[in-house]
Amino acid sequence: MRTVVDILEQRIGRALADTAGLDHSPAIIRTTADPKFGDYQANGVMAVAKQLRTNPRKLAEQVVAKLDLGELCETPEVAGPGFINLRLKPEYVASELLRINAGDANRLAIKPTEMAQTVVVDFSSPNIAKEMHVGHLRSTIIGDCICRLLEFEGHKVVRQNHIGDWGTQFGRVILGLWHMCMAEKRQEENGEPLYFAEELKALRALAGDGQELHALCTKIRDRHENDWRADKDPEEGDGELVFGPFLQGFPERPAEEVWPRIQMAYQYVNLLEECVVGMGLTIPTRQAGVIDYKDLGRHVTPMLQDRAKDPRNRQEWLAWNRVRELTMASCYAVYERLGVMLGPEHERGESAYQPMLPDVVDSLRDTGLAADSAGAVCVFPPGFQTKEGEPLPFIVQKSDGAFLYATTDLAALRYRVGQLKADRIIYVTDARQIQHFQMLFKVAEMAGWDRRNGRKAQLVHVTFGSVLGEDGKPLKARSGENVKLKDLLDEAVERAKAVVEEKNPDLPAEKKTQIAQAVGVGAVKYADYSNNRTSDYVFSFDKMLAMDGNTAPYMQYAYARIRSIERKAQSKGVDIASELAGMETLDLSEPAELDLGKHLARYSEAIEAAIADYKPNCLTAYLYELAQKFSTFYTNCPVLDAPPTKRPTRLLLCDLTAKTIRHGLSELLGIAVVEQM
RNA sequence: GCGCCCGUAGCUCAGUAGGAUAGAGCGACGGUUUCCUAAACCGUAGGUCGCAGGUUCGAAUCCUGCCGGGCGUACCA
Repeated sequence: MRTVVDILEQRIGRALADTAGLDHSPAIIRTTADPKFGDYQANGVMAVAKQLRTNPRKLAEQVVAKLDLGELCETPEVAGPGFINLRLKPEYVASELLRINAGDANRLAIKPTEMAQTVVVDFSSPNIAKEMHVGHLRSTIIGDCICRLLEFEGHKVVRQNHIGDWGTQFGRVILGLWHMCMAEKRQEENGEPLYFAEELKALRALAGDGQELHALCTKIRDRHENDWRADKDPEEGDGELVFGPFLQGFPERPAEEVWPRIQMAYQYVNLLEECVVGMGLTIPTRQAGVIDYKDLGRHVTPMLQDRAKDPRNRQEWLAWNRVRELTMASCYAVYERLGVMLGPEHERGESAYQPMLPDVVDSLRDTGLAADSAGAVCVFPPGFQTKEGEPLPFIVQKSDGAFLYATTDLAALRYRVGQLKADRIIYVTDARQIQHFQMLFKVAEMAGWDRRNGRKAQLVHVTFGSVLGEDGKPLKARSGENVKLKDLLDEAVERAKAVVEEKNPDLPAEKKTQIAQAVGVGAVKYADYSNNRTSDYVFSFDKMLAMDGNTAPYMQYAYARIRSIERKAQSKGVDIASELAGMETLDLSEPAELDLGKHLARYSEAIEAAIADYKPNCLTAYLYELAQKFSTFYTNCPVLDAPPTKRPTRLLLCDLTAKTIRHGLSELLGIAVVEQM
């Protein structure tokens, strides 16, 4: 990729260095704040002048005298304390537009990098036994955008969906299945409603009511122990009579029956665990004797994770695998609506690293990096402290022997560098995990796991802020639960549909539906992309679906208007393709034409900026400005009724604007464009 | 306590490898449809860039302190 800025930087930088007698001095090319200063300015002269203790204006004059920007710019002007102002020649802008026009609409005359890397991008990472909620939105779409940008830049991108399917949640999923099993048994035998469904509601309702909550939890615990004892075979151990057969049959059961139940049972387990903290309730276990009821999930996790050593856990593993399948099926439905390019081939969940975990810990021990501390195996990377000012451990194995996300992340990192041959690994997660990743990267460096053949892979944590509700707190549904992504998209599409009905009632129903999909989903994505990734933003359907301002509908509308012109041209017998094909000169004499033309020629700058900091809002800002400039052009410069000498230029501007908007929206942001709205 | 992030117009936000007079949208006020989609365009009003110092030709941007908010801080992810 080579932008005008790069060329100016190079030429002016060299002239500056020569004049000053330095090896190297950056020209510091920036776009001007005000068009009256031209299009670009070079700020580097003043810094060099200071260094040389010389007059900056004089130095700037000397640099300008040396410069030859003949074909690019008008004569540079020295202004203010030592700025060099640069104004692009219309002929240069015209030649750039013709060059873009002559090339592939999917490249828009932007060349791929010559330094292609293998880049692993870790994003989305949904959790097992849950549907995707707003918390997954940003990682999923920002990650997807980063992949699209890097692919466009010419890198080999390896998408990794690091599904949360191992760790303690594994134990909880099985525990959820156990409740489902027992509840179904009671339903069959006594016609009782599924208790976890009833009690889930009750637990939620009782939040804050200590006494009643305690009573309910005690009742649950008592029944739990009874059911567990009743399921005990004196020879084989627990679970052999009822739970075993349940698990065996589980993978065959139809999705629409079990999927909702699993989710509910899993939520039940999670909520119950929270509720019983501090209640002093206990439960007997086969292996560890009597333990606190809240720790049951954590207790069964390492037992089940050990399945390689205990073939009796195979059923649990098969059932869990089925749960994962069901989970991913629901995720793929969401990915498809979002236009996110993730498929089964990108799945590599935490569980995939399970066989490598013991070796991670052993290696760290062998090299002396890890040591036992309070029963857990820990690495103490320098520079991290606990509340008490003690060194903060990066725990790779818990005192009960279970592995946790630190272990998995290290195994994944090692795999990505070693097997996937990553030159760069990008983790797209919310900002709260920043300390974890700082420690992870530090430990990986200490262990040398970030190197392959002596070359260091670049490790990047791309963070983002939270999605907030209108009240400024993290977005939640009325019920207090996380908002499901599916519901969010449904509502956006529904609202978009209402607008289409209002604005364009005569369109065929099928078209309206299609437009509503594109506008609704596009609005949600665009709103996210157009906000600075690092800050929190307030989610508002009204704002994201507004026709004014930096929104998806505004962008899509601009595109649709151009397509409308092109359709109309065709119906008048104008063959756009042939009219544009042989063009050799453009007439950019109208200010709106030149302004739009200049902006079109700068698409690559926006892409470069977006890639440099992994910031999609650089791209949306460019596109918005483009659409605004087009709208100005549109109101001032008739296209189809233009004089014959002007029409080809205007058609070209329309066509390139459409191509650029389509490319940015559809290829890079994964937002659909529409032909009409 | 320590660490990280944030504080910019009434509201929601852009803008940090230091650059000229700090930008949008919403909201407010005013204008533009015999003409390619008015889901649009044009204009006006609105700011001690949290506060106080410092660094320098120049600071929203870098440094220090303070105030206010968010997040994290040993076996969750």
